[in-house]
Amino acid sequence: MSKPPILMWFRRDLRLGDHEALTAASSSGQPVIPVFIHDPLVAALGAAPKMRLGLSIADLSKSLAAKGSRLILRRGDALAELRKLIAETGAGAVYWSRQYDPDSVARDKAVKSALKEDGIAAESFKGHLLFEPWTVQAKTGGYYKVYTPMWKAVCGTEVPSGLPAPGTIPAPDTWPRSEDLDDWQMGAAMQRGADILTSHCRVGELSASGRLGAFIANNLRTYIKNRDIPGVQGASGLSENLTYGEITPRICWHAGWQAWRDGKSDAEVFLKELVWREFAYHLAYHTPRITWQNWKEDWDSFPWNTDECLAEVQAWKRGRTGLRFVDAAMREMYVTGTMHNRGRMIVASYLTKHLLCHWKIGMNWFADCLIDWDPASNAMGWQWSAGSGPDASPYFRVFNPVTQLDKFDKDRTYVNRWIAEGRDTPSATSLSFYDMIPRSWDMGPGDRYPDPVVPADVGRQRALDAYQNRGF
DNA sequence: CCTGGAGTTGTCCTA
DNA sequence: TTAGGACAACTCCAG
Repeated sequence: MSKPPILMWFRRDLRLGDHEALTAASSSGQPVIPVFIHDPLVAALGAAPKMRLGLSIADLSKSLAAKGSRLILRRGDALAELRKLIAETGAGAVYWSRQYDPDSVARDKAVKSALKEDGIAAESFKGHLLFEPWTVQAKTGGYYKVYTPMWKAVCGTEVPSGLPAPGTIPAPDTWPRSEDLDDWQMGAAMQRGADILTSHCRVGELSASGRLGAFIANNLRTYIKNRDIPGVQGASGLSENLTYGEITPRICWHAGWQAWRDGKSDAEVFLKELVWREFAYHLAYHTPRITWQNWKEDWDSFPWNTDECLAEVQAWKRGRTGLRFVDAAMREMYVTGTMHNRGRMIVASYLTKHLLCHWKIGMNWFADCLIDWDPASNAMGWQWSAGSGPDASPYFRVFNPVTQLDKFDKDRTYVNRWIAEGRDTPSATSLSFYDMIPRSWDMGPGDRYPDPVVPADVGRQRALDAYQNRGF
């Protein structure tokens, strides 16, 4: 009789390389049954991230098949499905990579204690972060609430090297039944846009490491300057891969350090960006409320609009606020599933300050549209923009969407890439937006470009007044 | 416990 | 044209 298998429960760790849990399972001498469960947390994903997840699952499935293994797909409550698989296969253990966002933590805690009661070895491994949230402490006690001191504290920390992918993944004698990924219809919520969005995705472990290599070789030298210019491809683009665990932060970290030692001074800023991701997760871990309410509770009394139906909110979502930088960025997100970082700051500032709308409206829309959606980074970013978060932007810092254009899109490469109205020969990218949006939005490239729903100067003054009179 | 420095990403006005 | 200061006040963090 063969040894009891180990269930390798994949979630946001859809890779074979540098995978502590998979390596441990594969070298245990027991058969390994990889499994992905379409559980309520997957069901709750927004349209774009869910579609992107489906692509990643398909890619992982292929990689496993190439190693003589398989990815078993099940749909249902995570614990219930794991228990069924244990009953079907005689598995004695379940391994997974830890996640740190509140919903995942709650699920995983419950799964772990229930499995242990069942007499199953439930083991979680690190990998999604460089530094476990409970290991980084300020000298005054507690977790870091300000980024820079955290960076100073961790930047010299030795990070272990990545692991190679396991040479072999021992297969069981018989495989349990698997559902068919196509039946999950992961792109269904995309309506018209799935194919276009897919064409902008770079899916899987191989793409991710290729992307990292190309970034280090070609873009790191000019990273500080170019990463701020949305018309230029200056950033790494790795967020899409990091969020599904197609690459690990420590692989990126080591590549960055190597480049720094090679004299590429901009590498430090890249490493700092990785630590921003850590910072967001540490905050989410230590103060889970950051994902659903004002981190600074004083802000509960601030009179943000919470009505999603407000005309200004619709204009913002649809990229027709009449402010080109805002609209270009919103359309970029709708079409590609990503948005340049400067765009994210500008659209967030415009929604929360000029339009005085609650950051949760923006956070939820991002969660529906971003293929690199990440529960921790999204919440932290929105609260930073709104002013309600830790280490947040002060209220008088209101991005001017007009002057930002002259600073960061001087030649209008970015706005022309995404805005068709008023141009004799609109770019193909700007036209692809109209192939994706619901027809009910009733927008076309021949429309007159709208006047601002709230002009930059009017909105700025209104925001400053509201923020100044907030009474706390 | 107290002290002092610092804090991702900006804007606008003035000299 | 450009550089510097005001815009507030508070919390965090190291010493």
